Amino acid sequence: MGNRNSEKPSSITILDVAREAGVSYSTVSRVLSGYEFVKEDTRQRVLAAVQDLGYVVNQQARSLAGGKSNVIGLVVPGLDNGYISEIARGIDEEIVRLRYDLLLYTTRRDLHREASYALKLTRGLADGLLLIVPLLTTTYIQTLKQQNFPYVLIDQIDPTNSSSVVDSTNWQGAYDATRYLIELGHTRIGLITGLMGLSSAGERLEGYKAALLDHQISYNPALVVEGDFAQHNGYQATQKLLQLSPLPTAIFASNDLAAMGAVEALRDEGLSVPDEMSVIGFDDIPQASITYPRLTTVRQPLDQMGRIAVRMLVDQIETSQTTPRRVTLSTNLIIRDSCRPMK
Amino acid sequence: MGNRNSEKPSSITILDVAREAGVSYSTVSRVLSGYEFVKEDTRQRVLAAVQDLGYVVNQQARSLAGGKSNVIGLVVPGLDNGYISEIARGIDEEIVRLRYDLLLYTTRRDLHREASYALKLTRGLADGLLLIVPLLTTTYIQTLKQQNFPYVLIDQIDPTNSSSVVDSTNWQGAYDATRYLIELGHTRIGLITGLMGLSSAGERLEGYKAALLDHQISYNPALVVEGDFAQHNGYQATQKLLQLSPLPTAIFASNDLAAMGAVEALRDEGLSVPDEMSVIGFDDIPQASITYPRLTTVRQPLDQMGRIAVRMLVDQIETSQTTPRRVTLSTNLIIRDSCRPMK
DNA sequence: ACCGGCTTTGCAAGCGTTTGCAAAATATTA
DNA sequence: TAATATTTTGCAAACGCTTGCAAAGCCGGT
Repeated sequence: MGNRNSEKPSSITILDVAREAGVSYSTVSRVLSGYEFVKEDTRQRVLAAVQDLGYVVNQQARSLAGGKSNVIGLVVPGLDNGYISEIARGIDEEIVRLRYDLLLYTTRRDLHREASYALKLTRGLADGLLLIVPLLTTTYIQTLKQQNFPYVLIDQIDPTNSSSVVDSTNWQGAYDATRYLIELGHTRIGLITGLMGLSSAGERLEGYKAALLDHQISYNPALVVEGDFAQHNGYQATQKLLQLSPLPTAIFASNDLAAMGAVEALRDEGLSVPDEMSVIGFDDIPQASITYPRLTTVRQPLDQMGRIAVRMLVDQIETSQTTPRRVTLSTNLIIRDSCRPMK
Repeated sequence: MGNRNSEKPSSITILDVAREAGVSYSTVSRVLSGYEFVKEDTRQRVLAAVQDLGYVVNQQARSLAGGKSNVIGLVVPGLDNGYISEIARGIDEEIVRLRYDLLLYTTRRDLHREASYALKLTRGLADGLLLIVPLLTTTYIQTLKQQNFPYVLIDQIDPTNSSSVVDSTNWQGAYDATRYLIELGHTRIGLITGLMGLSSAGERLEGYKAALLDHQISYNPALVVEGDFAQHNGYQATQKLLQLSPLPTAIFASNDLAAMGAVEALRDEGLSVPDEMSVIGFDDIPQASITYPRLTTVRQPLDQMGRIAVRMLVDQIETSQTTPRRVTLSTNLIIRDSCRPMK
């Protein structure tokens, strides 16, 4: 018999409350879950008993019986960068507002972990799943889909177009950034791409190409170095770009972290930003505005994305309606101090 | 009758596995929880059935029956700063290693939320609690204590000395920082304190005072401005310090975020760091090494603190031994570019 | 005073596990 | 070979709640 870890003070259950209030336990349950047909007088007595006893509902039992956990699972690659934290902040705010709890899983970009977490969460632990830039190898997303389990992808599109998604105008943002540099007179613009397994990275690359094309600048693959969104990778990528001759006069990094790595590398090489090299980023993470020089970048409304994702997910959960929707928020060029016109 | 949200495909339970494997459900349960007295042959058949059916255990049911959720609750003020994320990263790594799940709550420094979360988590949702810099108004900590519920405080001490705690040598760190500045020849050293409701803030203030005293520099309250660990507060506090005359020649900010705010304010005032003003921080958050100038600071082993806290907590959970322990990790002065000797 | 309908309450079954206990199967010993 | 010890398995109860169903209470209208 499941006898509790004896130390724990025999917890007060709904039965204790029922006894105290002189009603049946079902009535207590109904009061607690806001059922309408309970006499006002009874309701008060129950509430009083709850107060007196300091009763708090046992979520596990509630979920088991009710089939709903009120927990949302969040699967992220890691916590260690402003990009994720910003999205997470938005998610968190909205989740609190909608009275859900947040179960957090980090994958370290490990596909296996991604899949096993996702699976685990579907079995009772969570009512829905939020996936931030998952490494989309459709296998487990497939499973979610089949099980009709609510989930929303953040900043990553599903090539089959059958998942709910929140993202932003990556293509347009990259186009704007590149055009801005072109308008400043730059023509040799280096690009540090993102992790090419992610759709956003591809879209940004395309936006870059399109802007060049529209301005009669021919696309030069030598100016493009593949990155992975990490800061030290931005550093290395920049070192590569610095071996080119002639040098590029501007660098478009596919995210702020990489841009910061670029600035660092340039500083280490004794090149001044923006005087000798313009640098533009993407995301507008909080640090972007406080580094030196303050980073010109393309703003993604990260917290908004998080918030909207939660709303979409909860909507799916509560209406049992899982037809895929896609919301694309628009990006914004934020001009600060890291770019300068060609002399 | 708790009939599931009809869409969800009737989930496979332990009973299905049992039928498939031709054994009783208890046997399946035992195989799954690693009970030793199961014939090897049987075990294999069960495992095979599990594979075939794609069975995944339902955590809710398991916790309800077994009295253990394998979830650890983490209560933090917010996600939006490197300090928390670093600790969280350590926590996360260790939690994964020990096969627990992480339920995350943010309090926004709201006492009421802190308390209600803590309570909620104790009722079945989690097996233990990790509290990062909680606003110690003992009421709910008291409850935890009484219920003998496992918890560990991170970077905050319990004045009554009856909680398990992981922190670092705040006093010594502040002493070292101040002494370093003094040895560089500074005597007018501004201090931006942390949120004084937190023990670390007080300890750092004391360390600062002690270092002055030991070097025959009299403590001047005008040089100390109360802060709250936030970056913009560091900015404002610095503006205040800049109204003093004569000006301080160095500023010790009680954390890196505030130090970064200080650097920003100084830059906005046209004062060069470190040439015209030295700035030293505390924490060594990841950004500290990538800002410009790179920040000299006192390193706290934040991720270590997280990791150790998890170990202490899990130890409490698994041994049902909740006698308070305290682990204090040592800090380290990290010299970078934001301080310079007095000319 | 009686009936029909709505509101309010209680009972019991069930959610998917774990685990004590006892029975069954097997191994060991004299 | 019988008796005993040991390993292996199954049954049933419990974990703390939700909820369908039916009984009970109450109302106004007749």
